[in-house]
Amino acid sequence: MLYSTSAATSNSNHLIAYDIGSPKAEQKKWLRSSIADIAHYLHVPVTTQLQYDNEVFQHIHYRTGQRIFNMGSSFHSIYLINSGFTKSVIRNESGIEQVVNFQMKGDILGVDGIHSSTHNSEAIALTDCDLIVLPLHKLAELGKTYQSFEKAIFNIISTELVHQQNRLCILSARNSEGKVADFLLNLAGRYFQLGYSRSSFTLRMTRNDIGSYLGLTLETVSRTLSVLNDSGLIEVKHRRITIPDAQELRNLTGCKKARCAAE
Amino acid sequence: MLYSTSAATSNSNHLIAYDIGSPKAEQKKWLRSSIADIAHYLHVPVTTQLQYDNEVFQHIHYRTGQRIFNMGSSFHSIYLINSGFTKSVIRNESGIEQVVNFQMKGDILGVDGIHSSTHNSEAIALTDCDLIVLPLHKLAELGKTYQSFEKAIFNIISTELVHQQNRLCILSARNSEGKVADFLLNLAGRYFQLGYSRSSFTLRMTRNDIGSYLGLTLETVSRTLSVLNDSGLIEVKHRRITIPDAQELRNLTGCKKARCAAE
DNA sequence: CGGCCAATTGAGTAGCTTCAAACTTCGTGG
DNA sequence: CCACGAAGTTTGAAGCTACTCAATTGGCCG
Repeated sequence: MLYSTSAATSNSNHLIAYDIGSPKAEQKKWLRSSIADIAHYLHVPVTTQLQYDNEVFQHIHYRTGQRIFNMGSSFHSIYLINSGFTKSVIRNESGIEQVVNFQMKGDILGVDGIHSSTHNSEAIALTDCDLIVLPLHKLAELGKTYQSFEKAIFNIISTELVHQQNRLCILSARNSEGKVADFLLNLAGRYFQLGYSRSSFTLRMTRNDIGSYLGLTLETVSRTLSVLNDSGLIEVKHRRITIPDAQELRNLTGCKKARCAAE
Repeated sequence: MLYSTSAATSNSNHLIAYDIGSPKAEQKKWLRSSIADIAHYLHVPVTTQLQYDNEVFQHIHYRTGQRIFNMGSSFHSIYLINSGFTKSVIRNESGIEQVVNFQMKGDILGVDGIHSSTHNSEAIALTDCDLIVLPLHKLAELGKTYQSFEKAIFNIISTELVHQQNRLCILSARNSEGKVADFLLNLAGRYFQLGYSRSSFTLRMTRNDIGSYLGLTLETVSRTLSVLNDSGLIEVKHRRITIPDAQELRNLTGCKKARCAAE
């Protein structure tokens, strides 16, 4: 399984979560993480000094479909995903969802709230989730104590920005096949980084979500997946995706316009 | 004029730039700005303590068409626009430009470089520009000394993120008229904030740039402008745009899809 | 004035959307 | 455990938006 209901059962080597409540293993529900744990996730080098900091961070669980925070609600913390999948969406006046991003283990949620202290998007659990709550003021304090932590905070926000910028390029410069291929390869890469198979995985979101994310309709996503399936580039069985040859698929992700190839 | 070749001739009440070199007014070319000046721009409350901080920030001039920084070049500073217009673009493998954003007075340039210490985009001067160089390490130090400055740095990056997220919504959920209308209203609003007319202004970028920014071809941008012109919603004379009634134009910026209206 | 780049306008078309119907999957409750 | 309904997915056919290619006009600078 890609995610577990309790972080304690996860085979992650990034996070050594430990419960501070009841000693019974059965009740390992609400965990806390040390700063060293967080540092691992944020790719901050763990100094000995940092290892003995006894500040802790609280976990929160969410069930599939639950809303983690609302658009417009006041912002205090960002969330680090310890297990599970989420999506963040912006809802327009008519209530239509626009998917902004999908998050998985190790990703950060709620960064856009830092601006204006109000969440600019809404986060929804696509599976049961275990999130680590990182209050911004706590992080900022840490940044003052540990030099490398400060850089990490900047990085969190900036990484999100770079991701969205690159998405813009894909949205406006690629056709449906390019978009879908890029999306799948991206997911495959992230699974791989987490130690899972890069050639076979399960989609946790609907075709509608994918379409919203890629600027396509759900029908076009479905059709494109079928086309890729028929041409042998991928294998689609419902939400199960298999990519036999990533390189071949990558050839599709070029620029759609003839003008591009010319130059 | 919307911009001036020297900040000293600008009628800005935000920045009191002063030259530290030759006393001759003719040579007011390379200016420096105090922290209080920067604080004004970043909407940081100016404390007396801050007012007497004698740290200074260097200015740089660029001429129309000059490149301010390259994609992939190493990152050290962000740039605050004191006067002039710029665009930031991402160049793909084929060398095709994808416009990421347009910047004007008071906007920040180069934020995406914070991630990975390498510029993720390339900035080009659309007019002659006067930029204030803000080395990130200097800003970070200021953040430690002045509490409110720290928040400002987070805000700079986060604001950029929120902007890009909202753009994604527009790109994938609106038709060409909606995109163009939104673009013009956005520009009008920014001009207004700077004390210029919100109903009449000059575009500093080509139709190609606008198209790239909005995910359209230059022909579609031109056609859409013509349609809006013919319907009396705007007046287009080359790069001069007049908006007689902003509210009417705003009605176009709704969601393109019939499904949206239904719900 | 000529050359160059930007912008406009036209005609034809590819690609995505829309609407519609059938099918699959999954969760819930009898 | 099976039946049912709701939600998600697939596939088809028709239509329309925005793209492509092409030709012309307009503005700017040496």
